[in-house]
Amino acid sequence: MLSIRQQDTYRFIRDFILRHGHGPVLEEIAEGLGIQSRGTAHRYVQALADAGLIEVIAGRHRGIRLTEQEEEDRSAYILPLVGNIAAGLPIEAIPGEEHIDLAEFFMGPNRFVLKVQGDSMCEAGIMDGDMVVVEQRNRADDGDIVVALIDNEVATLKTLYKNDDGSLTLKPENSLLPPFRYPADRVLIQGVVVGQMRSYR
Amino acid sequence: MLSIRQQDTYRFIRDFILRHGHGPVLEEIAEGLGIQSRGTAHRYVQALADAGLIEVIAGRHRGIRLTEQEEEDRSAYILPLVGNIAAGLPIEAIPGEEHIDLAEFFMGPNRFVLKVQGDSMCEAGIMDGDMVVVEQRNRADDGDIVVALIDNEVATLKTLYKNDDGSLTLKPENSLLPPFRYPADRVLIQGVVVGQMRSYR
DNA sequence: CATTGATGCTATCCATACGCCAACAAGATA
DNA sequence: TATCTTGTTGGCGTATGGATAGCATCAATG
Repeated sequence: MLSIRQQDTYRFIRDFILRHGHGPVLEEIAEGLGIQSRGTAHRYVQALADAGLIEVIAGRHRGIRLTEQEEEDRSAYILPLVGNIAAGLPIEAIPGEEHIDLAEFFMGPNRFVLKVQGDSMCEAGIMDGDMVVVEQRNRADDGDIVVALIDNEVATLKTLYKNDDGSLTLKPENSLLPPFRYPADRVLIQGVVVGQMRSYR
Repeated sequence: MLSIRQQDTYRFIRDFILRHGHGPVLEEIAEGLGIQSRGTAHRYVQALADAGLIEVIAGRHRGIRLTEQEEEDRSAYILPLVGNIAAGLPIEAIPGEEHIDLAEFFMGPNRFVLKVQGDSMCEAGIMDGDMVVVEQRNRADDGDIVVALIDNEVATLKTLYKNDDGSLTLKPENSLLPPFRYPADRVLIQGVVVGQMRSYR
């Protein structure tokens, strides 16, 4: 089990390698941790190597590598949030926020998942085969992406707009498909999309 | 049978570990329970350990762990998978597969999350502000979406194509942006995108 | 009324975690 | 080669936190 500072050290090293392509030097680690002592940094590095999280080539400058195996003790549902990435810029570390908790990201009361078929929402980043997390609800706000049942027969995934005359517009996010307008009593909101996910294999 | 305060303590500890990734310190437990005494907090921790709900590593700072069975309890991370949805059709129930396990969907060894800035991959359904799950790896296959470091300076998110002459093409998924071709030694693969997620607020 | 259990406080002991520095050895570099 | 940088090790000190004990209060109970 790692101490707090050991965990800090591991995160710093991992982020550093991802950002620079090579390992840090002890002094850079110390600076990253906000301490003055190379010796202390070295001690943390040793602890991480003992724990099997990193590999150290003895004596070698910048001789720190990440191990292939994942640490088992990390909570199984939290992924490290390394930083922002934008085309043409180095990965920018996010200060403060360091983890994505999948539960926090997606879980909530009355939620379920639908698998999306078709490209009708592709311009909103919802592609064929994606999963959408839907919160069951009867009401929705203007601009929400909703699961709507029309005439009690067909269910669709669309962006909802409320018109001044009380009618509703359901708009596919695909410029090939036209929006449709319905009187409110033909449309039943079944839920609102609160999340979306995709897995590449 | 746990007393009221013991239950409070257990809830606090479990939430703390899920939130922070490591156990609380006695003083934090005391504060969480609204009491002033580390000693009292310690007594509750002992009771929970005796009851088998937590494990305590003696003497170790923050040495509280959840028991195996508690950690295995995934129910908090499983969403019901209701079915497929396609425009113009009723929701079609999926036979067999009935749940989405977030861990199974996203977790794996050596993975981390990056927050995407910009629209360079929007036609692949990766929008500004999305999170991508990246598996840290040095090699990638043709057509993979990768995090690539160019000239050890700039990191980008692009689709990777390998050319016959050994060079690599990095292609933005945005018809406004051109693909670029690099000699292999200028490009360092830092990871491959294995998942993507988005949260609507 | 005495007993018991749950709850809470304070004080104390000592191992752990954390940090600094100095010295030396082993790369790296000019 | 000479010099600088970096890795490695050991010693030292301080602050924090875990473990334990003793005492007090209160409510429930027979």
